[in-house]
Amino acid sequence: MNDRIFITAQDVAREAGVSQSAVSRAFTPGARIARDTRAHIIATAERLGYRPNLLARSLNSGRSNMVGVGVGDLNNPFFVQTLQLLSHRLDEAGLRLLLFPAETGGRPEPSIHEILDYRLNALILLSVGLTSDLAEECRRAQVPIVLYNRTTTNPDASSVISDNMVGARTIAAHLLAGGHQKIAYMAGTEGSSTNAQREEAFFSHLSQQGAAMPLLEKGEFRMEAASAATRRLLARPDRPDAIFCANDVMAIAAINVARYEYGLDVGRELSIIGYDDTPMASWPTFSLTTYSQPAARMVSETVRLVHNLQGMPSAHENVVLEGSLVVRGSSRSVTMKPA
Amino acid sequence: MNDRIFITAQDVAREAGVSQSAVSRAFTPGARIARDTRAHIIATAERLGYRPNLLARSLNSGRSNMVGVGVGDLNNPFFVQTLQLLSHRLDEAGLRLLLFPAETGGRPEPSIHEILDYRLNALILLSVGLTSDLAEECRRAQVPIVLYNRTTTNPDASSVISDNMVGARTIAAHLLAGGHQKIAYMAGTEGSSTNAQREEAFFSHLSQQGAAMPLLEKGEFRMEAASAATRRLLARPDRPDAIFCANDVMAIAAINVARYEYGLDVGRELSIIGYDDTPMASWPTFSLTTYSQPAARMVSETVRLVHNLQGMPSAHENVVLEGSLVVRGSSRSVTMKPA
DNA sequence: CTGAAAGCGCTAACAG
DNA sequence: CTGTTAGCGCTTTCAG
Repeated sequence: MNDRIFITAQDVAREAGVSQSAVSRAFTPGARIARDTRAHIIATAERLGYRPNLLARSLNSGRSNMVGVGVGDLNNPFFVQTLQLLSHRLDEAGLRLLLFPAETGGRPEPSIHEILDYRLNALILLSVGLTSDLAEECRRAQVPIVLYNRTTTNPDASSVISDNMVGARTIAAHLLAGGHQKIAYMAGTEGSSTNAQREEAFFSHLSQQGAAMPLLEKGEFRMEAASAATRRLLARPDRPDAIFCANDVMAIAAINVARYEYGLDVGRELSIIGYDDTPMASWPTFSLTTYSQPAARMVSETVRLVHNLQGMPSAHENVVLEGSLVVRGSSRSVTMKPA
Repeated sequence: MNDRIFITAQDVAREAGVSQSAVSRAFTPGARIARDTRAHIIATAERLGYRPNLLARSLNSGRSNMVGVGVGDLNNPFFVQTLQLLSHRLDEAGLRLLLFPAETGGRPEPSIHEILDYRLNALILLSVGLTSDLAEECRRAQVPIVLYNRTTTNPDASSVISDNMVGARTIAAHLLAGGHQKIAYMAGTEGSSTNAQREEAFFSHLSQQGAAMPLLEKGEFRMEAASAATRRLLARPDRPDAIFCANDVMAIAAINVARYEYGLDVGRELSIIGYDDTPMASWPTFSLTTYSQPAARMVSETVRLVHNLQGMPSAHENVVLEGSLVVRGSSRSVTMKPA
């Protein structure tokens, strides 16, 4: 067992008394090689502790079998859950997951350019906006892009989302059915397709039903911003009796503020609704009414796209899945008689 | 802009009227090359949209500049936080993060073997046990191992932890000072060094102080198991008045069960203490007393080790950092007079 | 300082 | 079926 240096196919070939290409074939699934030869080669390879160098393999296949995954905000459990699923599904598909931080706001994206130079099979962006520069760069590098939980009109990218319009409308209807009079919407990151779709559908459904125009505050999909937004909302003289937060993280922040800073009875005095149905939503402390996004199916679709996009030069597909409303205790669903 | 094929150093060389090795030098930081030549090459490279193929580069350097990161349980916010920090620090260090699922219990680890064949600069395991087989395999592949939040006596691996002994003792003292009579310990994964150290130090400190032997239940570091364990504990006739859970995830589960299933006033009737100081611990609903592990410093040390271990054949280092007790409302810190 | 040439370790025609 | 021969795209001596 020589530790100092690596055992190469060459070494195995020499030892087994065959050519180096025979060794290669022995390790290639569909290759034409005699049963016995293969067995013999595999055996000596094993004995020598040989392992094919995947970098070399990737070099001439032109593909690394790696997909880049950019995450903006791991503070959001929905993306953690997604990342978890993704790591398993990609693994099963024989693909490696190259994780990189993708600052959604503020700073520039640093490493992403370099990542592309690894001949990625695809780039998956978890709730990260696609700049046209990046799209262009990926096109040049011939790396297909799949947006997760974001859409785009850019024909160079594919996307997987759940139907935000339907979701937001369903929530609006639920709130109306509960007899809420003063409704507020807590927005996520401005400019994200996700927020745009939820916001627009929510507002338009409400106005179609003749309800008053909702209040609007921005929570940026993040806890701190959402806490501040909630305070602004609850400090008003015409305090809302319902807040639809564009994701669960903000909804939980809202519950915390409403309950512990304003002493409100969430679910009775104030309804709070989230989006995503993250694990915490079902905890008794929160018992959050929320709209469930089908993470498992979304991930499956994402992996399917990664596969399908392989040969295609610039094919693209926009997948939209259905979610469902999960009613829990944080929202009143029966109309209350005005006192 | 020829989209079909990649631009190689060869192309740039031809276009710039230099040799291909000149192009290589132009892109190599410390290489001997004339200012002007470099400038000219960089310029034409830019014009052509050339990007060095990192797979090729890695192939002859023998190192991929990637580190494998195995995570067992992303349901634990402590590891999410760690992963987040790690992705940034590695990025800054010019290293790529290859994430792979490392089933801590149950099924076999699948992809990890293949991962190693990418000529990783290092393998980081986040709270994942090290089998001697894996250690042996890494030694052969010449990939240094760094355990995070786990230690080992295996001389082939390095590790970064915080001082679990001190932590557990501090908590024991805190509980004793609070006048608790019937103390319980909720254990994490059996066989993990992390749990072993906390458990042993906790028990021994208590016995040294002449306190009664604590009750013991296993929560496996996970929410569901911890909920079940809590139920077992609280259903006893001699119900404990304090539970030290070996991590925050289990502590939060315990709070939920105690409060919503047993109607207990956590912090008064029952003290619950966690470990890690994850973000949720500070939320008002939980207000969890916990022992803070210095994630940022632990990650920095981990990255430092990855760097230092580069040349070394089989050097190893075991880093132990200090944490600190964070007292919040979930534990009683003043002795209560017996009724 | 720069070009020519020899690999890094593997895969993929191409002949036998 | 198997060995020989070219590369994949880059880095790195080695001459000049």
